[in-house]
Amino acid sequence: MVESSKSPLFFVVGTTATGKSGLAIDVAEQFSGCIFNADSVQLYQRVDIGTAKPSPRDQARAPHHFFDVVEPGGQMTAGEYQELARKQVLELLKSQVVLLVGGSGFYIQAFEKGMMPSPKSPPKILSELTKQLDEQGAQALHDELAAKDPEYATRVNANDSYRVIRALSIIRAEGRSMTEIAKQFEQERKQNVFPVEPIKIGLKLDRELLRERVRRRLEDMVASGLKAEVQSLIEQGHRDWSPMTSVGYKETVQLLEGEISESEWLPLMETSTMQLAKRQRTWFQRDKSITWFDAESERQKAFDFAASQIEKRRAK
RNA sequence: GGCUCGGUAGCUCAGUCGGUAGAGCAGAGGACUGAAAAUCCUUGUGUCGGCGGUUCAAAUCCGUCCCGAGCCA
Repeated sequence: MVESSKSPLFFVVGTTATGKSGLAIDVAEQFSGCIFNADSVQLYQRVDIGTAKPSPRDQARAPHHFFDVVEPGGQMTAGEYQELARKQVLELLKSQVVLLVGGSGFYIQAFEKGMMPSPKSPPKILSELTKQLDEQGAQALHDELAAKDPEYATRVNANDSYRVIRALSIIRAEGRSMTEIAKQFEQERKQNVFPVEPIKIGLKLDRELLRERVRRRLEDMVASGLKAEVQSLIEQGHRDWSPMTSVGYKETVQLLEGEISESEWLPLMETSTMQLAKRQRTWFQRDKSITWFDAESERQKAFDFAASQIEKRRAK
């Protein structure tokens, strides 16, 4: 059941480096609200500099929740996020405004719409399938999927081994296909959406202005010791930990391993960040319920919009 | 000054026996249900350094000039 609670729930979304956190903290500070993380990498401890995690000073301005909840070497899936985050946000909403902030569209969708009842793939099945991929190639796996779940197979490219393997692992683990599970989920859609309807605020920014911000932020990260952060994670055996494949981290690993030079480092991180921003833009533009503001010229307007929404609820 | 090697897409470079050019990266667009800051898909007209010449036809052969790198003086 979708309802509006007295304390509103906001989603603050948009591409990286548009100032989502800053806006959310301003609102939270003004209205005694809190920030709730919706960034798939800021969930992890020890990846601080490269993820532009809110600084201790930011965190002192408003309560921050669900950052640093996974230890080095650990992992959290979108499904686990959704389960844990929903519980906590529901609890927080009883007493305060919650601003869910992040750029991870998939995680935010999982939070809002829920996830299909198909658990994490068992590691044993995953390793079998990975082995099969090495031996027989991507096409053979896709052929197998086409035989067992033709509908999903048409939607997934054979080269997207990651998705092909996931779909096959579901069939092997549960004896049901993605398509069947998805159909059932679709029927139960209404029961799966988060019970509080969010107010969605999107921040956007002209590409060239974004590029400048990204560049500046990367320079700050480098100056703040990004290289040392990555170095120490590698030394402690976390070279292959999943956050290490994220933007900024993978390039720094390459630098430390001598694959790229110091002069290539920043430009490569800039490119990856801009490519990430493009994917985020593509994801969020599909959601027609987002109210967009220009991060540069409409910052105040965005704040006022949030403020008026809060006051409206409180007047009731 | 002489010799050598290069000059082809924004970048790095392929281009066979002459038949007006194609990869990777970047860029642009898109997908996305348990690793998502990940993964994947679509998208390539550019004075082939300039000017002449040979030829039915030149990025390709010849001449000449310009630019870069190297070697010898």
